[in-house]
Amino acid sequence: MRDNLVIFGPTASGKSSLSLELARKNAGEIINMDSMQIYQGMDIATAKPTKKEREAIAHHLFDIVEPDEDFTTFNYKKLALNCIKEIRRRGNNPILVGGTGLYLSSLYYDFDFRQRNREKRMILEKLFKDKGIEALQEEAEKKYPKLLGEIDKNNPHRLIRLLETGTIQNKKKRSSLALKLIILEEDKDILNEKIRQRIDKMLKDGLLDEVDKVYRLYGDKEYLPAIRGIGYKEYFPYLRGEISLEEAKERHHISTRQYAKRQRTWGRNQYSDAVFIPAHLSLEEKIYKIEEQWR
RNA sequence: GGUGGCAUAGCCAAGUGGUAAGGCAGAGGUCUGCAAAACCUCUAUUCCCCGGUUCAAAUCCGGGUGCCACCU
Repeated sequence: MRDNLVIFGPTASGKSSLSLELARKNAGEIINMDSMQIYQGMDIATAKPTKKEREAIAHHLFDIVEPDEDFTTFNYKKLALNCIKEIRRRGNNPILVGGTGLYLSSLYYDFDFRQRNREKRMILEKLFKDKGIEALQEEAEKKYPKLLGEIDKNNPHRLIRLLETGTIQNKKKRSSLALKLIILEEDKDILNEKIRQRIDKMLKDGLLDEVDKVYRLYGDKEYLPAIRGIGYKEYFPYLRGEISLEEAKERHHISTRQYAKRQRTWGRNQYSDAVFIPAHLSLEEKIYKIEEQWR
């Protein structure tokens, strides 16, 4: 049995089209591994595969929640594992595709999530909002002085999580899930150019209408992860008449660039057995190289 | 042509005699329940040019250049 295939890499590096072809040739089914493509009604800015593509090859975990529904890595891991099992049962090959590093890590590593405590969490979030990070640090210093030294104490997320659970989790153990991890690499300048072109295409395809829809429905709910998605938040000031379209486009480009950079960093440093494939190779060459590794 | 103002990093800037703040952009990195998140580190041997004053000049003086404003 072949390992589950993973295609990871920065945004706009060509993961989707590559995986489509791989799936076609290898009885594959695609599982989304992108934290924004799970949302319904957010298609253009998230660069979801088209309807046509999704009809040709089985796609899973796309459009599974509304933008205002709660969805986390915890949910993702569960659903993805389930998906893999089902695809296997059909005798097909799961191909996980996307650029959300934490989702990948939740499968690649043996993540055991610490127990959630929502009430506690709400109190902590309020504390942070009202009194800032110092209040969280003080609290952590008092309650868990030892553990505090092991986390990034400037990061509110980590502090809140420590205070919420009273534990930290830093052991990194490979999970038992068999994965063949392919990471697409692209030259920075080439990728930036591709991003620029992609933004132009998105606008041509009606990005502004989509942004407008999302803004009307959820614009006032700033706490939603969906509302902070790239290609949405940059255009909200434009819709309000605060900045020009050019300015919004530029911000969109910058956000995307910065995101791609973080993804590159993640891919470079998080996995020891990843196979790096240059994105600029032809589709045939990439397929050949991947199939060579994946058998 | 005259008068005044301004010239500091790729961009926006603070500093007005004591050895170049900050923000954006950029580079590198961290990552176990919002991750397209959050956070960390780095990034001007030099302030438009030339000369002068001074122990010491981005800061003061003279000249030049460029931009902006107003006047004719």
